[in-house]
Amino acid sequence: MKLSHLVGERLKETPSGATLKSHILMLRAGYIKQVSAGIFSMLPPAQRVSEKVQKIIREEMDALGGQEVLFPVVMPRELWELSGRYNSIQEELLRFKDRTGHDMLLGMTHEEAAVHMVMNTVKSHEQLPCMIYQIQTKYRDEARPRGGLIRVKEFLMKDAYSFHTSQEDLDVYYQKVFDAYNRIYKRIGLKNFISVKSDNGIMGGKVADEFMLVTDNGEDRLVLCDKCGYKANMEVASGVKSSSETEIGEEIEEVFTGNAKTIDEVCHFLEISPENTVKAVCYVTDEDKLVVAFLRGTYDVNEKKLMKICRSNIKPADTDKFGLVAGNIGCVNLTVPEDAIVVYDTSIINMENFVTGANKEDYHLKNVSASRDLKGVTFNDIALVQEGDCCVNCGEKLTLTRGIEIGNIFQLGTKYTKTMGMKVSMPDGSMMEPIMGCYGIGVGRAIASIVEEKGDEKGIVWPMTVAPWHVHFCPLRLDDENVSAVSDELYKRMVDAGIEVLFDDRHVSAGVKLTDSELMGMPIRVVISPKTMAQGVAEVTMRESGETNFIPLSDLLSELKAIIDDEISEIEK
RNA sequence: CGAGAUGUAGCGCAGUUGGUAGCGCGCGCGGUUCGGGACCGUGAGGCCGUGGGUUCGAGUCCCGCCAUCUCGACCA
Repeated sequence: MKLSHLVGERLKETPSGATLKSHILMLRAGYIKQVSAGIFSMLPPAQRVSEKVQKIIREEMDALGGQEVLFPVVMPRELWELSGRYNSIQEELLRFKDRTGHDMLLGMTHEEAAVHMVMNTVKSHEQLPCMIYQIQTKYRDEARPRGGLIRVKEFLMKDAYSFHTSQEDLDVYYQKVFDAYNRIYKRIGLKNFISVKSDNGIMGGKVADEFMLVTDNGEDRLVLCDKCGYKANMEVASGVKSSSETEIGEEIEEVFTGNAKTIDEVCHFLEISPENTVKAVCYVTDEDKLVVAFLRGTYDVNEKKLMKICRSNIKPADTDKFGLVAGNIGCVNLTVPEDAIVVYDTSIINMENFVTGANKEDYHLKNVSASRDLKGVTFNDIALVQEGDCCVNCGEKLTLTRGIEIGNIFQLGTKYTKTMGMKVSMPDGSMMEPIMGCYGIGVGRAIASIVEEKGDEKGIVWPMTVAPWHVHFCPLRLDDENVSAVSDELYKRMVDAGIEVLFDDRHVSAGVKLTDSELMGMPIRVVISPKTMAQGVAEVTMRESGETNFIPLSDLLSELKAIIDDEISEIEK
């Protein structure tokens, strides 16, 4: 490819509005162009990267026995009503009417389409397990897209669906996909990625893992144990909470606290530490049942965990409606409706002599003791893990970090096969609903993650396996007839030799060419100029290490091929 | 969906008490340069987000809307 004719431009300045490294670099280097919030066009270099990432994904999926298919982007309402998701999913599912007035939708995922494809086609246990996958555009009407390609409305995704006749079979297959995912991320050149246990929603399913690029810029919070390897998304993470040291003391005493309502205010008023308080957080369920959660004052509610206990979505409650005194709610002598759910966090178990609301305007209770005053109470873990908590497995201090989700896999169970009525016949003549697994990778997000991880102050750094071109060929002084002639000749020979090369054939200054090459991020840069030609060499510089070697022109092609092959096998080994 | 911010040339930005729009980069042409975003000359390029209002006159003041970004909520 000749750079003079490559569609797209390199920008000297950071486009306004871009704050994330991958977003800035991909805009500046001419890889993506925003069309609307969360909707991007991919320019030729980005499309080339995408094709290479897809190729690696296909190889790994095919190696698992996966069969590539293509589901439709547009689906009719009826298909999604079978699973119940037409109604259970809210704004994120984009709905519209076709010309006949029929309700249609844009696919945001394809479980329904997958089951639709195999039901009545896969009829016998003899055909299972099977896995089908596609790489296709998804549309999710995100409330707030952000971070360039990190969170978008429209994106290319590989999604795979497997069908099994037993949980054991799914377990084995699930592990194979897990391993394949690790290979995929490694092969596209990522290093700093991990898998974490994740939430699978209140819809059920036992196992779910997310693959995360570890970065401070990530949207997801992660909890890691450096000692035993425990890794979990904050949504599901558990920790051992530090215990308080105090002993049981005097009788409960009611104290006037007036306008002090928040933990901070009460602590300030009574001159105590938040460690020695128990706070209440109130929610209502979908059925408008009151939920009161008690936690140590220093902890926050993990709403995902609480939802599982309540078996319902929850949202903040209007406490007045339930006769509760906001700011003075406490875990002793609490009066709530009969159907209310009261949950005590494990952070309270060992607390003695703490302060909690008196369930009475302007008053709190002090000297409350969990062992004495909360007898018979069941404690549940409903708190967000925080700095200082310890690993539930080994007791080591947990590390909190952030990550970008680059893939997820989970065991779906029979939710879709049941609701849609897919059955296969078993050896004993009975019928069963196959157990499903599903497995996703966002292609665009994976690409942005590579830029995020490897990009430096000069620009993008592509791994050899996914670089749009292997070589960025920068002849300097193209006004020199000799350089010009040799450049054309070298370019032809590189192309003929199967080397993917971007040829900067522009008559611009050396600075422009060199900075552009660094911005665009090809792994190898080849420079020739009157100076190098006088010595019969080319200057070969590696983008990532900055290392430069002078290679005799006669050896250039074979040398480049060797570097390319070495780099690829190094990444994939 | 809540809070905040921003919309002026392809990109980054300036535009004073209201007087009919400018700078840098980029782009075209001519010339001089030439290994780290060269220089001189010259040109093209604008519904000032949008609709209304105030005014003799609005990029500028007022109201509505839209779009985009950031933080949060949400994220099968």
